[in-house]
Amino acid sequence: MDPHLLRTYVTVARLASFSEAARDLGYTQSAVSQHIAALETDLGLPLLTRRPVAPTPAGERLLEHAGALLLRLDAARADLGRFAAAPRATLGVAASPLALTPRTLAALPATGVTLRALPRERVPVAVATGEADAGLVDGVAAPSDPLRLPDVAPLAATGVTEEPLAVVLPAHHPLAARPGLRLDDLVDARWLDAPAAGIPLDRLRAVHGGPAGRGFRTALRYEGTDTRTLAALAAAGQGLALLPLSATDGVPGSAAVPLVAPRLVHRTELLLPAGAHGEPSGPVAEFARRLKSRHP
Amino acid sequence: MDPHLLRTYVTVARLASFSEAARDLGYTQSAVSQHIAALETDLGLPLLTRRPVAPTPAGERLLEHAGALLLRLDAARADLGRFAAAPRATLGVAASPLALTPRTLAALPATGVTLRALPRERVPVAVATGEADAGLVDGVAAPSDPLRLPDVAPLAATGVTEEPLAVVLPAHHPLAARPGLRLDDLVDARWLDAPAAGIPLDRLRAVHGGPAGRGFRTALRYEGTDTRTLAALAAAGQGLALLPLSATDGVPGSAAVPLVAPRLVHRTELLLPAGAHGEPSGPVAEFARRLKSRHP
DNA sequence: GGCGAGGATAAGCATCCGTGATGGAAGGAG
DNA sequence: CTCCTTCCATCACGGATGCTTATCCTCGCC
Repeated sequence: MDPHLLRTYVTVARLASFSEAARDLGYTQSAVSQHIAALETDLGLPLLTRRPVAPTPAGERLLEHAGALLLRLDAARADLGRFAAAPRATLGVAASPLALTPRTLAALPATGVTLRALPRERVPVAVATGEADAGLVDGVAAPSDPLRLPDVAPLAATGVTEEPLAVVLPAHHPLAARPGLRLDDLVDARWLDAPAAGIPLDRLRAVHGGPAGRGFRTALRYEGTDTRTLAALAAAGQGLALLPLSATDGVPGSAAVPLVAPRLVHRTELLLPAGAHGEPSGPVAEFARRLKSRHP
Repeated sequence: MDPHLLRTYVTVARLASFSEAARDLGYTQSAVSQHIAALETDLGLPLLTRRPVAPTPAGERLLEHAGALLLRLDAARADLGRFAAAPRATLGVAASPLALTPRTLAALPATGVTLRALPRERVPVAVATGEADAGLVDGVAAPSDPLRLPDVAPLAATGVTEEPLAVVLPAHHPLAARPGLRLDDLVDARWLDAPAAGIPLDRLRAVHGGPAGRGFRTALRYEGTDTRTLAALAAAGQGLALLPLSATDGVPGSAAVPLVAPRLVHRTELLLPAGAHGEPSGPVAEFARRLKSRHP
């Protein structure tokens, strides 16, 4: 199970074609064919159906493993590369949209910053593979609980902010006048499904757990990343949305009611490559220090 | 970064010797030397000091990555091997000591079972690499929260039992008469540090989190796996121990008081290789069904 | 200062890997 | 139905790779 073979395998599976994978990888079609054959004889299993080219059940399984393996391999290379590379003057930050709160934004240095918004699950990957020097992720958790992040590589996560969650609903909604809402009050409501812009509902179910959390009924699905749009959709009565309290301000026609039960908070964490062989003078360390220092 | 090279690297680092690593791997010393040289030129870094042979800081880092990588590689191979292998009639179960509750033991089939007790963190590894067909792990978590397990490979975890935690202390202890204890009541107490037999204190601190959790003062450290011995040590006044309530019975001179705050439970989970290409007739599926079915 | 242990280096040879050419099967157009 | 195109499998070959044997070099030790 040479990583080389695995790489061509995932490429073939992704492109559903030996020839295109060969072009993509800079090999000949013959080489790709031999790679796949080598993998299949090594494992003693057919991994792909030909014509059409598609993974077998075993091949699907291998795809999961191979993805994680190649990721970790890249992460290791990037991590070791940090030892050799000269310290850079710029700072690349990968962040999930809702992790960009006033507080995290204020901690960014004034110059030389590249900020990249990514889906939540890709932020740890970006930090691990060195695409970004630091990461900011958000998620829901019990108070002072760390987020559950996939451990693609040894990363150091430190909490940055915690703030209440709020349900966004139309201003004229009967529940809008309440001081606080319980999730149990809303089991029959229709939710906006906005995995990129809001809190993904499945994640909420996982944290909330238990029988009360089963079955969020979803109304509209919004695939963009803009929080204002999401709040506007909620204001328009398209469904309920769950957002950190600070992100609910100033959308006309909407009301935000804090979620009081279950006790959950919106948490953002700073992600750095673990080990911290960083000299304390670089822009990364500077950023981390500013984030940690002033705890209002 | 060929896995082959990584494997020899970790062997050299473990044995602190090129020649012994060569013997161990069935290579010549020359080959091992070339492997290390190849790795070092590839990464552009010295990984080992010679004479004595020891990893450099970068090498330490590589060790972490390499360990995880080789583990995942073994896991992938084992997982794919399950597709080809004939279904076996025996059942290998890896379990952490405290996961062996009456309930889990009762679910074991009558014949053909190999039960292996392992440290907590090795159970997922054993399941992933196919050393065991199923795993039972225990840990502390908030009620109905899943355990935090290292994801060495895609494993399916399902909750099996949840029960209260109890503080074990001498029967004559002033707190022994209380109906329940808060962890904050015990910040000044001395604890028994028993990572294998009891609840590891650092894990508790991680779950509990927050400022109140800092600083468990440890008294005696017990490296065995026997729960009765641990309770006996607590009865003898050597320190406090934390155990699932059901494991605290019948040790003379000891008293067990349930832990009421923070709200934590002792949870055991069943670990199976994800994907579940298992035919529903094997002993593994039978075991899983018996564990899940009767929820008293 | 000599010696021994252990790692580095050199040359040789088998194996492996990727290329180019060719074969063969499936699907589509007429 | 047949031809043709597309695409994967197979074969033969040349260059590169990897492991071995043999030898050298360097450090540590008495």
